Amino acid sequence: MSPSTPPAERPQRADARQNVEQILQVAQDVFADLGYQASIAEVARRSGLGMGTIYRHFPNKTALVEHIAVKVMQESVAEVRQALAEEPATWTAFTRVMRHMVRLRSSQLFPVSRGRAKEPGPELAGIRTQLLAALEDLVVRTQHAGAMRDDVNAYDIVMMLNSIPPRLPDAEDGRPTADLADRYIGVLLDGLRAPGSEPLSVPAPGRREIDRFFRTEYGL
Amino acid sequence: MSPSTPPAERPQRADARQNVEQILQVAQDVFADLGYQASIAEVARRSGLGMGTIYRHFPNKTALVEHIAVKVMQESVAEVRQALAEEPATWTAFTRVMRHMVRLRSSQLFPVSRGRAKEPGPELAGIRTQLLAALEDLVVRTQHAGAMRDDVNAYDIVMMLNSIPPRLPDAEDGRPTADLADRYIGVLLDGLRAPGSEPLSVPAPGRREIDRFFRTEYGL
Amino acid sequence: MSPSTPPAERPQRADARQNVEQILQVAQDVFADLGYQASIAEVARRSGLGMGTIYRHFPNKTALVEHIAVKVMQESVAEVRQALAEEPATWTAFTRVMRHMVRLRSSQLFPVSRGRAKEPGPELAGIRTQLLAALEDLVVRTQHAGAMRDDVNAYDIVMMLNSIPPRLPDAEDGRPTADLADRYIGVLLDGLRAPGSEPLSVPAPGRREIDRFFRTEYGL
Amino acid sequence: MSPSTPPAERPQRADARQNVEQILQVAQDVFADLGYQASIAEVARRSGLGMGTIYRHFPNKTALVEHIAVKVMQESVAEVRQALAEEPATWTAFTRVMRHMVRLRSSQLFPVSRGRAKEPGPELAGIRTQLLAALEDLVVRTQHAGAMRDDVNAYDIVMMLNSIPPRLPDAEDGRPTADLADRYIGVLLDGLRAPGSEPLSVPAPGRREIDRFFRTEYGL
DNA sequence: TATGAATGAGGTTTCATTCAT
DNA sequence: AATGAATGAAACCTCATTCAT
Repeated sequence: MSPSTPPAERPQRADARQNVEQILQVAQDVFADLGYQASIAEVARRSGLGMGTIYRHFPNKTALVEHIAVKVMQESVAEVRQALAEEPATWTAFTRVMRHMVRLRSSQLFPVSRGRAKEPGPELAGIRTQLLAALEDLVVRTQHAGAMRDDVNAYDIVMMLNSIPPRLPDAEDGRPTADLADRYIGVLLDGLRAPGSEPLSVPAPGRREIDRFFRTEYGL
Repeated sequence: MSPSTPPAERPQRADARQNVEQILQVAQDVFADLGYQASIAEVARRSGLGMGTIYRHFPNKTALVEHIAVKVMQESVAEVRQALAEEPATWTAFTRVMRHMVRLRSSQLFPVSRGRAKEPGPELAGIRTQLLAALEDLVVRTQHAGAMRDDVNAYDIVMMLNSIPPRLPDAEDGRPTADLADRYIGVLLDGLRAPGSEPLSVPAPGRREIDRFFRTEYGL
Repeated sequence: MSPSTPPAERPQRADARQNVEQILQVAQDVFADLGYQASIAEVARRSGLGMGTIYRHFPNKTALVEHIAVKVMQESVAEVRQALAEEPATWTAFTRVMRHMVRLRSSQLFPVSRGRAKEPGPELAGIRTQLLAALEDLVVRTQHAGAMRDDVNAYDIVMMLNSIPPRLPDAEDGRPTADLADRYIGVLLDGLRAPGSEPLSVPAPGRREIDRFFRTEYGL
Repeated sequence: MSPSTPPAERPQRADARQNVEQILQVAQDVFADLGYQASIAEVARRSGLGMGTIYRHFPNKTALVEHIAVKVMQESVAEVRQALAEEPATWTAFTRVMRHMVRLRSSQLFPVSRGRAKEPGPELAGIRTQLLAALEDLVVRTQHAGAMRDDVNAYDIVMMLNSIPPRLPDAEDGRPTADLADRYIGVLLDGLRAPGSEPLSVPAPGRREIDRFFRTEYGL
């Protein structure tokens, strides 16, 4: 694309990086709009790139999806750390994180693809571990402060977040639809407030369940 | 109950009727396991039938899915009415219905199929209306009794319930997995208890939003 | 169907024969309406019989089609003989036969099924030979009487007859469509009148070509 | 010429354009050999391309068939105009056109597919109208010159031409078969010469009948 | 014997992935 | 390095044929 720019040591690294960013962004939108079954051709069309360019950067569709997931999780980890650092009250930090994550969930939806069973790549496994650890920290602190019911754990939080409905697409007449996730996160937070009164009869999940959940629900 | 079968001039052969039941049962399982993108061939394989047999009873995949949805909703309507009739306290009736529906949802999952846009058939539209009306009745009564926060409506309930993740498949080692939905429904119920403290800033959804939700999320 | 009628020596032979007649009649109609690709199920539906009953009488679809063809050809042979016996002028006999056959062709159409290559059964081969011989007789006599151009033969006649367009189905509004075959047979007959003026540059076909024609055009 | 290809933003790749040509050519042959029910897989096999390539250029089988029909009709329209321009005698122009069209018909046969009922696309409808108008012109002029019987019209001509049987496939031993259509067009032309003596008792067809003919006979 | 339910091969169509340009 | 044309496996669906009732 830019064969005439010799000075840089590794030539068109800038273009390439830009392409990767754009592919990831467009792919998020496409998958949010059409679900995981959206075709790569659609991603190519919307990004103005050729399909070959996408495959140059991501060996296959799964890899593209994993990259999106990694990116979203990285942002979430950052947000957890920042909230803990900035907010004086743990409950406030917790709600802030929750609202952040649900916004990610609803606007940059993980593509749904039940039934695919591959092991996630090491990068994804790593960031997932980090995110769970960060959330664990946040949850435990909030509970120690007496602000959150004691019978839930960080794994519960992740799964509950994923039970917030994804954002509705806009109406046919073009009027934008309000993001209902902002409603349901409120209900959820109230339910998590200490002390809980409805019994949680089933034992809490662990890492194993989280991994199975992501694998069956998102193919990740 | 049987939208695609004609008015039954002769009472269907016994084995044929059995097959229909079995197809519906197996299809529920398959779609729960693999999502909507599971192939009809897979349903045929698991039910020990030929694909042609499935297509004899359901003209296409969509019809099969709708049939399952109708069946599940019919059971839910019945449960709402029964709970209202049997339970003295509206809150108890409400929790009973919620636990029932989430169990349906998690064990007999609606197939996920984002991005498909057909209008639902008349039978499905009808039972959906019935279910919404029954839930409306239940919710309003519970709110009048002062047991549920006033800023949610029946449409909220439907959307939240339908977003609770389906039951996790059993582990590879065969150990059965507890149905975590039973945990989250508890948190959700606590969040719905009167009075809510977290504000629900976004306006409540209406029938239009419900329909769009089902269409985009389930293709129904 | 009639297990209570014992007197006849071979029991329901009458029913069976009736069924065969009805199947042939209905199948002719169905194939004329929908073409050869009409399903056996459609024939069963219109005749009020089960598919099994049809397969009891005809081992497969091809056999059913062959039976129709044999029946039509038998009628044609009879007509040729009768015309020769009854009409004093050969040209009159010839036109009578032509109008008869084209009516068969247009109203009880052979099913079209190009590309199938099986050898016709002996019964069909036999009646075809008979029909060709009868037409040969008719054509030669007409030519000897000086009424028909000399550069055509009976094989030409068969192929030309098959170039008369099939009857159009009735219009959607139900108004019946006139049988245009009655127009085109007139043009054809004028073209066959002696003497011809347009040269027929290609050599006349023989039995071999007729057989290939029926095989490729009708699968017979 | 290319109903399904977009306005060609970039001039199609050379090999791609070649492929389109080849697909059309091979498809004509295949449909001529095996009829409309020939599979796309067969077209792919004979053209040495993958099935997907065919579907890249034609969205479905019907589109491919329509494309062929449009091409053939375009050639016919051109021939009519050229004959009228070049031939001094209208009858000569007429016979030239007839021989041209029957050769098209017999060698590049429209696929037969009775019973399918879709409306033809706008491009096909347009060229069909053009062809009918051109023939109307030719026929009327020939009749005014006193060379053709007055009781037929352009619609008759089209129906007769389209019913002439397609060229026989070559014999198994490889010997090529003469195109018998060249014989029958001679007889037909003699039959169309003025004055006709056999009465045409049925009224002439109109555009409505032509359209119904194409729809039922070719699915076009 | 008659019925119509069940079967499964085969046809159309889609799309992840490869590869010539 | 980028493009998008080509590939072919796999999905949906139809129907000739078989076979249990």
